[in-house]
Amino acid sequence: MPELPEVETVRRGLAELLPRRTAKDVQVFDSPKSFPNAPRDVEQFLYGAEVVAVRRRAKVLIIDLDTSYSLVAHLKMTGQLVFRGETHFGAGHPNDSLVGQLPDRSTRLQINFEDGARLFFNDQRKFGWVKLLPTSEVENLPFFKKVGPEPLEEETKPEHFIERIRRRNGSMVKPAILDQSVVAGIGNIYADEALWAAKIHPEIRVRDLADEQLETIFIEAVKVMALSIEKGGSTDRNYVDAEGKRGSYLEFAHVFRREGKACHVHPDQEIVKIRVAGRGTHICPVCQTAP
DNA sequence: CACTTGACCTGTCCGC
DNA sequence: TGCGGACAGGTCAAGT
Repeated sequence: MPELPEVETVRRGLAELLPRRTAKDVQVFDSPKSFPNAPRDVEQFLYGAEVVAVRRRAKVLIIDLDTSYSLVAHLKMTGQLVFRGETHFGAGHPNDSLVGQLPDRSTRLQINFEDGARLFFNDQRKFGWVKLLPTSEVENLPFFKKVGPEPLEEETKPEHFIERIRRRNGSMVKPAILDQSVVAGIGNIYADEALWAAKIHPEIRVRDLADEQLETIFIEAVKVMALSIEKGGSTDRNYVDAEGKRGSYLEFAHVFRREGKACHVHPDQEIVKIRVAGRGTHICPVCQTAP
């Protein structure tokens, strides 16, 4: 579910809500992949720890504590991190939340703070996880060892993307841009949106694309993800932000979940859904001509 | 090494 | 209304 824009939206919310709060305890409901490598008594390492910052790298959230430990979370397909408690901009935000009373049956973890605030990790499919790691070891996670640069950072240029995606010259272009070692954070929604905007068919091999076409894909991916962050991300079914609210990017999408609807460039052409490398894929067959 | 496929889970939707 | 099967936004392990 959550891709870079969704995780970044959650990060921005948590960055407003969590710092300076002190953790008290944690309840683990049912989260088999969480705390696999944590110290034996997680609570002992969480009790009295104050949140100092909330960071993001790729699709991973990092909540830094003042104890030299960090809570590290991956939401995978259906994870949510939802905050409940009094805020400096007032209570009442939870009233327009998409999620109801918490905990609910998808709640896997609940972190309680000394001031009564609570942070819920909900995850219908249990693919996601939360780890507690020494902050200095976060960057040593295997995933971080191979992940590519952040596409929305100024210093990440199209040529960095081109150099990395060329390592996958034999692959079709869609699975190549979903590869997190090329650039971080692109998932199924923004892959389809970027390829439509770049007028590139997802099944074309990377080797059959000119550098200029690859550059266009990168620029369009950055544009759609930046717009999505402005819109609070894409809510299809599960995704909500740190206050439990949905994002509105899909109202602006050109192809994702628009099968059977008119292409915004060719009104007589319907968006078609196909399967590419095992993933549902949305294209305009006129904008994006097959290889 | 590069590429593809299946597995991890639960819930929902669609056709019979 | 019930039931089986396909499918869902992400990664990883194992296969070729």
